[in-house]
Amino acid sequence: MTSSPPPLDATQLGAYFALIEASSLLKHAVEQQLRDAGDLSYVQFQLLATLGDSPTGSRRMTDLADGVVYSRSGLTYQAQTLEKRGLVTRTPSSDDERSITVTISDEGRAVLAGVFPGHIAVLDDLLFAPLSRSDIETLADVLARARDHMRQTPPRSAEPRRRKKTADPS
Amino acid sequence: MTSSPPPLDATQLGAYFALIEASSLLKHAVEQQLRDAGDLSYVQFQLLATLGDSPTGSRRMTDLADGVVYSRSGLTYQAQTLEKRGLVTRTPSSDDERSITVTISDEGRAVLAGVFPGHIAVLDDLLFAPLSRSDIETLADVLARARDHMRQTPPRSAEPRRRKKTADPS
DNA sequence: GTGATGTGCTTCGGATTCGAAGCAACTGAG
DNA sequence: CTCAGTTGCTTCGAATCCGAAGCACATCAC
Repeated sequence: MTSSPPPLDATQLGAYFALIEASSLLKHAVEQQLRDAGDLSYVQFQLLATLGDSPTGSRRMTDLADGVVYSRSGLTYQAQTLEKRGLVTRTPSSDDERSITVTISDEGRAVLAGVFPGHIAVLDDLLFAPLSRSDIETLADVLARARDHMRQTPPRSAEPRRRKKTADPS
Repeated sequence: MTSSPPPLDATQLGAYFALIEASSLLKHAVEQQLRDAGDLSYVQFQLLATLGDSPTGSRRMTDLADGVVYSRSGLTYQAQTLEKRGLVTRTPSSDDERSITVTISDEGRAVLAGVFPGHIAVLDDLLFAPLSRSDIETLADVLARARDHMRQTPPRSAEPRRRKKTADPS
C-alpha cells in the first residue's frame, strides 16, 4: 500500500534500522549500568568522559553541547546537576565574560573511573562480542565517515541562529 | 590519568563513539524533518512504520514497546496520543482479555506516506551520501549481527519481571 | 474451584527534555 | 563612543519519559 516513490532498497533500510535499533539497545543497557555503578545518566557520563578526555579537563558549555549533541538548555540543566554533586565546577571564562568553562573535578574523575570498567564490560559483552576484529575496524571507519559528513552538513535550511562555521563568501 | 585496567583499544572506542554520535546526529535530523512534515515525534514515526510494516497493520502493545525499545508506560502515552489524532485504533484482543491490539488507520497510513519521502531524502543526504554500496552492505550486516546479539542477551542480572523468552530448561 | 503467581496495560509522580524568549557581553560600522 | 547585530548562557513553560505501584485477566498447581 505504501507506494515507494524515491526508492530505498532493502539493504539501505536494513542498515538504517539496524543502526537505530543497535544504538537504542546499547544505550539502554549502558544506561542501566551507569545508573547502578555511579548514579549517572548517559548524558552525564558523556559529559564527564568528554571533559576527562580534554587535556585541560575543561570545555566551554557550547562546545560540550555540540559534542554530545544536546540542546543548550538541556546542558545548562545537566551542568547544574553535576555541579551540585561536585563532579564539575563552572567558572566564567576570562577572555569572554559570557562564556562559562566547565571543568571536571577530582571527585568527577573518581566517579568516572569507578564507572568505566563496568561500562567497558557492557560494551564487550553486548556490542563487540559477536563482532570480529575486522568488523569492528570497518564499523569504526564507516560510521566515522558518516558522522563527519553529518557534522559538517548544516541542518537542511539553516536555522535563524547559524552555526559557527558559516564562512559564506557571498 | 584515567588508568585503563580492562583494555579497550582505540579502534573499539572509535567504533563505539562513532556509533553513538552518528545515531544521535541522524536521529536529531530525522526528528526535525518528521516534525515539519507530519508533526510526528520519532517514536510515533517508528510506531506507525512498525504497524504499517505488519501484514495485518496491527500489533500488541507489548510487542510494539519491545520493537522500538521503549518503556511500557511510555508506549501507553504515545498510543493514546496517536489514538487521539486518529492515526491508530486500540481494541482489546479477543483471545486474551488483557491484551490490547493497536492498528494503524487509513489516516495513519496517509500520514506515514506523506512523511516517508522526506524521511528517505534525509537518510540519503546525511547517512548514505558519504558511503559506498559495499559500505552500506557491511554496515547492515555488522549492525544486524550486533542487534540480534543484544536482542537475545538478557539484560545482565534479569529483572524481577523477566522477559518472555525465558525458556529455562532446568 | 481456589489460591498463588505471572503477564498486559495503565496510572502516578518526578525527572528530563527541548524550543522560545530573555539577558548580558562581544563585535563591527559609523 | 554608540548603536545594531551576534553569540553564550539561562529561565520559562510545556511535552515527554521512565520506574514503581496498581489493577485485571490468565495460567498453573493442588
